[in-house]
Amino acid sequence: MPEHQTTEQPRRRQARGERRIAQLLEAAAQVFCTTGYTAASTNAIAREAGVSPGTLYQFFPNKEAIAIELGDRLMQTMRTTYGEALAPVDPATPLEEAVGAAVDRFIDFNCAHPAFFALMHGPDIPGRIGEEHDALHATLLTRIEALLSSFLPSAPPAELTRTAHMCLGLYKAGLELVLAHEGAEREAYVQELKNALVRYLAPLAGDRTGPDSGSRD
Amino acid sequence: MPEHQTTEQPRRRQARGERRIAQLLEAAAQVFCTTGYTAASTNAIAREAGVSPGTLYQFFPNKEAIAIELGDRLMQTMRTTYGEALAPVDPATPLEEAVGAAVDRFIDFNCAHPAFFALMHGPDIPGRIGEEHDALHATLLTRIEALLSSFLPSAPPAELTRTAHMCLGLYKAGLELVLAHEGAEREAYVQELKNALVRYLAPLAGDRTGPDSGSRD
DNA sequence: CAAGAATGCGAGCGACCGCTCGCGTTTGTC
DNA sequence: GACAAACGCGAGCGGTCGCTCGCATTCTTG
Repeated sequence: MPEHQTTEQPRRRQARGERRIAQLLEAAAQVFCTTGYTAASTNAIAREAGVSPGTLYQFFPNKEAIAIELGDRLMQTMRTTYGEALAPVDPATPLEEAVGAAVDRFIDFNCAHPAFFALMHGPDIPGRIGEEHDALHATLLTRIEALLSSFLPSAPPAELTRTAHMCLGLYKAGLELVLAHEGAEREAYVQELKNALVRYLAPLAGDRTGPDSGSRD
Repeated sequence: MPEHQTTEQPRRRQARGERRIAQLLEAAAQVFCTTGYTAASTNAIAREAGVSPGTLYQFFPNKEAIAIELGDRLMQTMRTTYGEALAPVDPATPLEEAVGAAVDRFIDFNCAHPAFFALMHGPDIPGRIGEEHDALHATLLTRIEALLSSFLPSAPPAELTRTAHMCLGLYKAGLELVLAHEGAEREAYVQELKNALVRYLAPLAGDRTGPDSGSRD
């Protein structure tokens, strides 16, 4: 079998095909974030996109591949748009400012792409998507740990890891509340999330908080 | 139809039947907290209990009823065992103590009955179970609001509601982390959760925190 | 324009799941 | 012991879902 390739060749696509793929991914995002991954049926995705089930399977080998491709594209978007959200900051930056900036970027992204939340927080995620989620989780944790270590110079690694996990957990909890509200109420919850994170971290840092470490409404 | 009753009569049960019901609910708890409610199949529950599908449906009209009965029994257990977990406390109680006691009780219950977490936090919960979850959620929120109002005397109602939502969200996030670890690490996360809650609430209360408002490890 | 590849369709296949039904067994009651 | 009710079984029914297949249509390419 001389023409066999470990990475199967990506079939030649016409412009029409690329358009269909984008259309199908958009429909999938819609269905995923209203019903979740497992409950979403491929027929429903095809119907939402206005094509037949056969057409869907012309472009995706199976249901999981749809979610994976959608996840990959969202991750790519996040990296190019908000990649610097957790980049190391000037160690002189006040804690409030660093937390506020990171929270704002991630909240913005999740509000703009609700399917991301549905894919990453669904408890029913199968194989490969779960791996993607775990990889993102691990990446975020190491980034947060790196950031924290600049604020908490003298902390044992185990405590640093715990603190990072708590920060990510607090963020997820806040994100859920933020997404559940709109308008002014949403803004208020964003502020509350920042407050919770800053107050949680402030006693650990060398009280290197900004000029106003209390709440601000 | 003179014998028709709005509340259908509960079939006479023999002791054997009651035993089977308990056995089936135990099996259901096992399956629910390993695969979640939706992914759990009634055949799998029957197999786990060592009975046939037909036997299962001798005691439960449908799959949802199994989850509802399990949820009801867990709620009952919680009420009788930890009912006072969020009872109004002496207003002179230090914030740390009040938070610590409430967290300890709820964490203990969730560790002892992991199925409760699976049933209440699954995103795939259908009709009646969702209603049960919402009812519990609302109850907890009003209780928390009542508690908070004693610590935050001069706060607008809207802010009180937001703060209560944040507290519950923070607790859920911490619970997830606690359940994901064991032994000493689990204890450490319990302490971190208490720290996060106390530090979040301390600036709002009239600084009526205990003698030590910082972290303690 | 002709040929082949890419695209599009939708009935339907196989698998699984919630649930039923007919029938045999055990238990309580007189 | 006789009878009815509760218990127990497991093959299988109806339905959904992921996915396929045969065939028609459109596009690219020479």
